[in-house]
Amino acid sequence: MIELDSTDHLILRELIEDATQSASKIGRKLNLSQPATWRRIKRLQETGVIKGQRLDLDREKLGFGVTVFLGIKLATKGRVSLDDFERAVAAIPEVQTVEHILGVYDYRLRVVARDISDFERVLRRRIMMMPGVGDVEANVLLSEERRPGPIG
Amino acid sequence: MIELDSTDHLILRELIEDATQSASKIGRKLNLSQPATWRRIKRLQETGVIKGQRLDLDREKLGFGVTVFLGIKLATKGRVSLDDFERAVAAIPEVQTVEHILGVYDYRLRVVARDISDFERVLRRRIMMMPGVGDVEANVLLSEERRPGPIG
DNA sequence: TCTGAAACCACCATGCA
DNA sequence: TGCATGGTGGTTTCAGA
Repeated sequence: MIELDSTDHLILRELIEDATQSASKIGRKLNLSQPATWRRIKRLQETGVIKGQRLDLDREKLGFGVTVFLGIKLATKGRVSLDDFERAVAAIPEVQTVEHILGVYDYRLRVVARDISDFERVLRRRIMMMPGVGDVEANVLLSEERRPGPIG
Repeated sequence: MIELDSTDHLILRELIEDATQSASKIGRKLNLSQPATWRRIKRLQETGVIKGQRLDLDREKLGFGVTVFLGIKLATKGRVSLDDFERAVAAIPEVQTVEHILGVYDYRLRVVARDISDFERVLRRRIMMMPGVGDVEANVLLSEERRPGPIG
């Protein structure tokens, strides 16, 4: 865990709001010089607090209108079957996120498809063919809201 | 749905890999001039294919080591209860993502907390106090892998 | 190709242990 | 003194027309 002062927190809040802002723009808001702001941002990156920036794509405009969350319980789960499952899932391009979880299910997958029939294809030919897949729960995404979340 | 050519796809792939790359750097990789690359990126933004850039934070380094996914089924779900629920959830800072879904559950929440006992506080004082909450399913995040996903 | 702005570096000043 | 931080000024690189 890394200790950050209130200035770092303010900078993070600004960047969470809009990650494309320049150091000078943020500096103006916080009454800090551009290099001072820039050095803090750089330090946040070097210490790994900021891991990077991710593109926020509109998959619908790319023709992928369907997003489904799958909860997957493995039928057999020794160490090998986890590795096997993860290797298999890595080969499915429609899988956008793989979350290894503890609870009712073993994995949560975020799957994108062009439409429902395309999703059926992915489910039948890809997901269900993976080694060790037991129970599968599906939820179709209707809408999504991301919020900044706590930072300190 | 927006039609993109193969060059746009290559640019998107580069930006998905690393969204901080400059237009000139991507242009060098694709044998394109800096302005040509820049215009294409700009067009992708203006058409809304690229919605923006999101900071990728390491919440663990910020002292939030626990991430839990909650599946929530509403006990009563007329139009009012959906609105009530969404208003209530918006007031909980620990909730990072709100997904309205169709299937076994009505909502999926991504909740971050400092540790398990902090999560218990959020669950008892915040989540369970929301209006209309029925069944709740919890899964603790162990590890997560994000993949580029299909773009065309 | 061209211009203003941003990133980035070197160097010095200040405040505090 | 030593360390952490901020400021100034200058060069390189980029965004944007």
